[in-house]
Amino acid sequence: MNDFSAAIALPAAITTQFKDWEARGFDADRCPMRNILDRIGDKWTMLVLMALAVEPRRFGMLMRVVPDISKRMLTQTLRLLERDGLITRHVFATTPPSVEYRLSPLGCSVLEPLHALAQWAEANFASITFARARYDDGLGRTDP
Amino acid sequence: MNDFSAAIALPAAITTQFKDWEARGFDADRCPMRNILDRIGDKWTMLVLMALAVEPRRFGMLMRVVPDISKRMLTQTLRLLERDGLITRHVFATTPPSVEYRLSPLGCSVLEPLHALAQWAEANFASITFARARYDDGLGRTDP
DNA sequence: CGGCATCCGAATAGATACTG
DNA sequence: CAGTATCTATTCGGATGCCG
Repeated sequence: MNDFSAAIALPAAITTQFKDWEARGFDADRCPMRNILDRIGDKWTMLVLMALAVEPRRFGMLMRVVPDISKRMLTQTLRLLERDGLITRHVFATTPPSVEYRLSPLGCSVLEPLHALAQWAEANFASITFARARYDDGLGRTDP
Repeated sequence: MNDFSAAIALPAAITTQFKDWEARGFDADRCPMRNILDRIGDKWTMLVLMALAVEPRRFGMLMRVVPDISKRMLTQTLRLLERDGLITRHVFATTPPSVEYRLSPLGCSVLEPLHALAQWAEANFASITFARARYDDGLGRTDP
């Protein structure tokens, strides 16, 4: 009844949503949330999406702007995003060939909730860092 | 100028945010977004958070309600969430002992942007599934 | 009941070399 | 330039067993 009181102020939609997933057996193939988290949650996807949000970019440019990514992982990340319809791929028959990637409307639209999440992360990062330091000092066990 | 036009309608805040990360060198330790994605993006965290959003739960109950999770992974997930201050742990000295987990106010607050993301996923899952089927049929290469 | 410690196979991702 | 292919190092996660 203490600090959980904040939870009951949450939209009941969240509870509804969980029960919805539960009813479907949480099957990863059928659960949209697990689907997109599998994609967004990996090491590089978010950075690639953000880089493309700034402007369309070519493969080599993405290599330069996304720090430390390998060609292998960039290719894989782009393929998965293209497969999901979040980005489109445009080949120009120049020599040497150039390939440009850009966000699709769908890819653009996902940036909105992602931006909200980024805002939350920014706003609460200090709290998290503090909690971590506390926990690591052995004082963090909430109820020891 | 075609389907990227939607992107330039996005709040410039996204571009700003990316450049912000860029300026900090994308250091994962200092980038809040990469921090929380590392946590949220793993296999179980989201499901545990959602389960706790419904109501506070004990360890054994979480085992039952989160499908297929092992004790090992549940423990690890709970520890990391506790360390980050998103959940609290409450020990009751009964016999046998019982331990209850509940969302902290911080943990509650993150559910809001996560719910927005879940809503997006729900609303666009059909588009994604369609795009995947198209791609897998070999018709998907956007510009071949 | 609620863990922790250990082991091991599976999945991930980096490095490197080669190609149209 | 924009990839593909292969190999290897690391990480992740499931199974098992033990304990207060």
